Amino acid sequence: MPRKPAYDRDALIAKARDIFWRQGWAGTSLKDLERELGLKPGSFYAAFGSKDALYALTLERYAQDGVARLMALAEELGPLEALKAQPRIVIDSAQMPARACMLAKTYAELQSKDHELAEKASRHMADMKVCFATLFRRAQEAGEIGADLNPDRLAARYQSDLLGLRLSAERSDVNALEIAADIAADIDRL
Amino acid sequence: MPRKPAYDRDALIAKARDIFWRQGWAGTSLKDLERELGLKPGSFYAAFGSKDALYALTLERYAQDGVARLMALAEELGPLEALKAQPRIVIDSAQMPARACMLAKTYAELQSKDHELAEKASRHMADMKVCFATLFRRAQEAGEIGADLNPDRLAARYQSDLLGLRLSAERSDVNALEIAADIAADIDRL
DNA sequence: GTCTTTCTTGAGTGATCACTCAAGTATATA
DNA sequence: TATATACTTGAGTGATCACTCAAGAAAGAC
Repeated sequence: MPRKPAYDRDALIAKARDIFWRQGWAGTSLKDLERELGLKPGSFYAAFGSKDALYALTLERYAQDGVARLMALAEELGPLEALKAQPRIVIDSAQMPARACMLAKTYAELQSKDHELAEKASRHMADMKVCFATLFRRAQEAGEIGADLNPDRLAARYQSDLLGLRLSAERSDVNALEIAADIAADIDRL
Repeated sequence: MPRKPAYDRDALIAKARDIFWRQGWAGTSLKDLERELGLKPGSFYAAFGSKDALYALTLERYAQDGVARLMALAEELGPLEALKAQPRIVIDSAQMPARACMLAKTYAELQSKDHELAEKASRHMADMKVCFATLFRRAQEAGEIGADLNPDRLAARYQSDLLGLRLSAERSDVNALEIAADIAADIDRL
């Protein structure tokens, strides 16, 4: 049979994710992708089909990694400590291409056009919210937070706080670490 | 002397602001603007110079209106009550073109390219933060919140919360009114 | 009415967009 | 080695981008 591709598909998706994450959908041209991924147009389209198809793949990857990271953290620290640690972690990682959430950026950019990618981003955010709610519920079952609290409502507020934090963390005039600490402190008071 | 323009410049800027606010910078083409504003290319460029120049005007207008509205509210309700009312107000207004903050959307979209408009948006957000800090300081001087609290830090957290809330309010699977109520409740506990 | 000045019009600019495709190249099987 | 089967290449597609400009239309000054 014939030759194999000269590239590592997974590595290309990860690299594309970082570019889209940083520059957004309209802000990333095929030329950008071809240059950064080292693919000529023909190879690009043979491998991924279209810019939007690759973007969808990177969204998927981004969302899966996010859920997996949080769940691993919860396994290690327990649900409430994971939720308290998460704010600092998401703005900390120096190797991240951007602090703001890629799902939120995608949704904000494309929602007004009813773009398919905005809907995908929205679904991934909903998944993440379910994830948060699960951890709050587990913390409640463990008696770590008040029994009268609504885990779904806590999750919605928590996710909202994280989105704001991560957007704020992009700014040079904001001390994001303080905000992260305050969010964690709020959880302690539940 | 010669004829006057057939349009109301201020009204055009307001209309352009709504389009940019909803669709973003890259998402709004000159054709969009010409159609919605009722201007042919020549008139558009005679009136505003460029797409970016008009965008800058709309950012200015947006930021000024935001500060003015909050300050008027503080005049009416007092500083702390204004801060408590603001979350519900910014997601309430049914006539707004979008719930998310236009400054935040602009910054998120254009920051990675070091675009001049991202810097302008950032400056306007910093102005808004100063505005929040002023109100927290006044509330503190009036003894409405703890004397040990740092108004600047409170303002940064508050702004972050508002950004998250307004982004969340764009989503159909989120009850933004609950989040707004929870943010207001947090202020009551200060 | 006539002139002057500005506004309006819309076809047209080069650049860039996402994307295509035919030709060339490399590799696993036979 | 011969053949079959992809993968790679890069010039080229039409569409759309922000923007220009010359010509025509309109309105105050006289």
